[in-house]
Amino acid sequence: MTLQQTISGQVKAAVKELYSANLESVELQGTRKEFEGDITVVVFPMLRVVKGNPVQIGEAVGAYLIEHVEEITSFNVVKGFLNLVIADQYYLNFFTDIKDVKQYGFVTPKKGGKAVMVEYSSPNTNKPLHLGHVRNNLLGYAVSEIIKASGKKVYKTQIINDRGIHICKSMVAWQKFGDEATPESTGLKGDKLVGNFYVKFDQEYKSEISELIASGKTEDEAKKEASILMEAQEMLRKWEAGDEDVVKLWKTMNSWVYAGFDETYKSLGVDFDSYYYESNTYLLGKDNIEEGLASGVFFKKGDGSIWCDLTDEGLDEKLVLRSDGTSVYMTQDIGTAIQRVKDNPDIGGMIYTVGNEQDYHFKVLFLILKKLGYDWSKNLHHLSYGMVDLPSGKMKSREGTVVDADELIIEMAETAGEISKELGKLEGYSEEEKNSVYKTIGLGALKYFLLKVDPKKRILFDPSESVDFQGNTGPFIQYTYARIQAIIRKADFDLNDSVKNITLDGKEKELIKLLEVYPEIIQNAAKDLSPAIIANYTYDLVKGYNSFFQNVSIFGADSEAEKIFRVQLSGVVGATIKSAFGLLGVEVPERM
RNA sequence: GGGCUCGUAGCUCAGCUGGAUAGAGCACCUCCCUUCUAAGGAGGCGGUCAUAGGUUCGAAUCCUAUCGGGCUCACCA
Repeated sequence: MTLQQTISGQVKAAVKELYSANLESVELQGTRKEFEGDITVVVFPMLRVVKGNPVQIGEAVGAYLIEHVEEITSFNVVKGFLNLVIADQYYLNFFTDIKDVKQYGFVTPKKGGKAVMVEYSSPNTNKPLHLGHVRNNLLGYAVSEIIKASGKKVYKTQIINDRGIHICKSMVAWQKFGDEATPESTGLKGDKLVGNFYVKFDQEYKSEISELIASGKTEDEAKKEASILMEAQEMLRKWEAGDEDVVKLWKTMNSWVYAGFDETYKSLGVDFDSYYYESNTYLLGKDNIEEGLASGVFFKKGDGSIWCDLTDEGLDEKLVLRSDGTSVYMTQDIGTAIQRVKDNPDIGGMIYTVGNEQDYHFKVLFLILKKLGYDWSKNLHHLSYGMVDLPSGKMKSREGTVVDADELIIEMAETAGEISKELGKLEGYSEEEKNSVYKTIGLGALKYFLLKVDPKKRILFDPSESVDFQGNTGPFIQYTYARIQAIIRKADFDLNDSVKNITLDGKEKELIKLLEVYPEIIQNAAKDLSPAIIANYTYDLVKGYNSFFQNVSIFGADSEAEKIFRVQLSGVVGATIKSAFGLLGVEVPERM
């Protein structure tokens, strides 16, 4: 039982004994800095069951608690707040308990427990990954790690949009203008190469449109009649018919793209347990629609199209199968969700990391799956995130205003290198070592910048100013970690000694209190699907540590025991930073 | 027009299920490197929490309306 639980229980007991009333819950919070104490009981809510003056009630309950809870050494009441002072020994004991725990705060998944599938990335195979994908990938990865740490098994997956008109456009352009170009022959990453042909297609398409308009067609006619578009459409028909040559080219070009994506994923540090390809899933769902029709979840209109009536839920009717019997986006998503649970029967819920422009789609999807009666449907979440905006406005691939993921990662490392050189850090290290550290810092800056804000909010990303390395940033936190490692390297006494009977400095106590809430932070982050909670917590911890670092002498402590304790405390803070950053997918350097 | 969502310091963001005088960073101004890494620390300046009502002991937080930004309302994916 935690101290908080003990106090809650005793507060209830106190109210019962003193006022013979029953409290449903007790509100506890950390005591604010300007008051004396560690834990505060809020008296106001008790007024609902106890009539009286909040201050008097606080005094009475405080007196009771001091009798019954040994960790409480004294108390004071300010207005309706009962501030409790907790003995140093309690915090010291707590610290000793967690000091050597591996992965403190993590809960190991139960055997036979339900798993969660997290989908993220979801790229198209016609163009390279950009800044928007970076946010998606970082969020999906971090949420997966956080959920794992909170005690659930996680399957990371992605669905690859590998079919359709978009990839046919790249294929047509490659055939017409490609000159047999391959990643090997051009030295380009496969996804870049294919992306270039997608751009090439668009250019040709546009110039054809202008020609047609010049020859007297309307814009709409021109858009439909451009020969290059018709070639792409023809190619899609051939692909669907299984034409050997088309399928072969499709496979080849996609394999280039996947090799390119893998490189990007590797430098981002994200990974997947399984892959779903739309070329395999795009026909799924029709059977489920039939079943739903039979059970009355769906209904058929006069023209043969099939719909789901969601007006009871305050939504509209939603098409789930076209009148010609072909599927729509929703059909596939229904089928894919059901298929995934068939593939992994231990799945108890799924998380879709997809931009907020699809909020409505997922709302409908989840409702339909619920109506179809799947018990896992109550555990479906859309991890919806806002756009990444540039100062120039929205990113548009056709206008060349996208920020390429690979280039961005390289630029961040370069910026880190420049700053580092200016400051004269890392002198005496080999180029290779330096570059590795610069990459860690640059990537840390990028990741932390994108993860520290609430996922659902949009982000303004200014690539020219790049990312700040001061204040609430990844490098600031990494720097603190590196400093802690320097301290540990310097310590020449036995850090395994357990330390007793020292008086805690205020800064030390603050740090231990912060460490105490880490497990709770992980659970909250998992519940809210918000890496930002972890990021902001880590920042608080680092702020607390830096304040301690400047104001408390570590090696110059009065006693040997204090010296050991302070280095140990530094070590645990460092380990917690590393652990929390691990959940965000951010590495920490040993030196920087 | 309907639905969803966001609006907190000049800028970028925190603020847990309603709780004490709304917090950080950047920028600007003062101090602090012979001691553990100054990518740091201590302090100052800066707020009608978009606006107006309501709910209550108490509201940035919950409810309603209004204003402003974004997304969405395809037999597209």
